[in-house]
Amino acid sequence: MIDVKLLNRNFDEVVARLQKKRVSEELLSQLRDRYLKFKNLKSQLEEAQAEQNRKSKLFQTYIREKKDITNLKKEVSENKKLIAQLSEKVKEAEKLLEELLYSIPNLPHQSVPDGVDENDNVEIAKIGTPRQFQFEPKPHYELGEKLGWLDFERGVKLAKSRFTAIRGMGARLERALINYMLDHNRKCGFDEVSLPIVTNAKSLYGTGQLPKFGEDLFKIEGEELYLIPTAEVTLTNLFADEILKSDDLPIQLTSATPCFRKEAGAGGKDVRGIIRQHQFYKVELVAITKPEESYQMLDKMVECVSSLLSNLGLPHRKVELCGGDLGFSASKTVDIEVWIPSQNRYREISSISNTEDFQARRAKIRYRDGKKNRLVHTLNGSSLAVGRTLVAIMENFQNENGEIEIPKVLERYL
RNA sequence: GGACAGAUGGGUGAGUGGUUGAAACCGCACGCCUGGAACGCGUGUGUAGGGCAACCUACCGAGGGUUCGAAUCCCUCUCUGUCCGCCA
Repeated sequence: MIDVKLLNRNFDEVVARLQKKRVSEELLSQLRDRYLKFKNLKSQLEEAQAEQNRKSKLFQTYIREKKDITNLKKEVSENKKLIAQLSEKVKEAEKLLEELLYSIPNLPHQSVPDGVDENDNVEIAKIGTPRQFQFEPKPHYELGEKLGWLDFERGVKLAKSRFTAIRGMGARLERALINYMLDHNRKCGFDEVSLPIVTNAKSLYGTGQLPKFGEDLFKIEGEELYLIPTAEVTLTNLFADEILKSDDLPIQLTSATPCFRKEAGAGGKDVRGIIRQHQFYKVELVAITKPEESYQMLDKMVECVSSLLSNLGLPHRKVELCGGDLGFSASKTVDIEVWIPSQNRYREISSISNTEDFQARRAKIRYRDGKKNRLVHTLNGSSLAVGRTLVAIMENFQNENGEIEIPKVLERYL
């Protein structure tokens, strides 16, 4: 979450910065009011508590000196009522404050370009050149069905739409990709971990999926548990409520997991093929750094992902997201988009974000900097969305007969 | 799933109603000692919020209760450990 003290002190600055994310001044003004109200009530409560403590201590001496305590008792029980009333009010005020605070997105970094949606994103680099086809390239779903790699009907039979059965060489290729990606990420300095793929509400609050985006999560019936929408949640929350040692930073982790998303509101988008599924494998990168090192880490992560695509021989580009397209928790995001021949355009295959201290504040991830405890910065990025990588390989490396050439780097994984 | 035990600061661990936010030890930081280090000695060292200085408030798994006052008593829940059962 954002720093409410910063909002209180530098209101205009925060308003200006959050304008990029189209957060209204009214909302922020309301937030500030709630904060001030909470603060005010809280100090009233604390004053009453201090009074209570002072009086309570008198009992000992009164009793020792055999003084009458009936009056004192009366005073104290009066004050007790006041405390009860005030703490109710404080609780209420705090709840109102937190409700709002938890739903305000992160401040974008100063360098984030202005803009409304993805059309305003800024291309920063193009790597590789899209191949010139001597024939009409087929979409992956046609290739996949013909090859027996993608069985859409049977996937739907097992679950519902947007679930797919991947078979034969398709399944083997998926597994090879995961292994290749993990090995690559390890060379970039990211330690492999294996974590639960279900997680609790607290963790989802920590990384910002809750409270605002609950409708996109699969919840397990009868449990306070959800299927993870991304390993970012578990990887980052691994250190929730901890104070890390300065020497332990940066922490760099990678993990391959299935991800589950309801894709609420994506109705009609990418209905054919496996670009947008309810379940997909993703290899994730997460880094936890000191504040002054986080942007260096962002660059490093972008390079790690870009080189992965280059090694696979896939043309791609780096795009800097504009304010309007920036995610809830992100301060700055670089998307990596891969060339999809059948659509004749680049599509997102990775999204790498620095959330600065936004998630750290929510999840209470700190480190000891000399004598002080400071919030860390957290970063996350896909490396890569496996299903979409499979799509890219199929489409980019297809021949006229509908066969797929396997990238050389994957050979030893098959 | 059944039975029992437990949950205290970075760690081990004391503490059964009142100057205990918490002994002791370890760790850590700083200083002294040393040519340098180890050892030794000394000082400091929980988190969060408010004043942003003195200081005040809350927190001893979570929530509620008893009491003028609770880490300490009562209730509920969660988690952990051990044994039994079941099982990949």
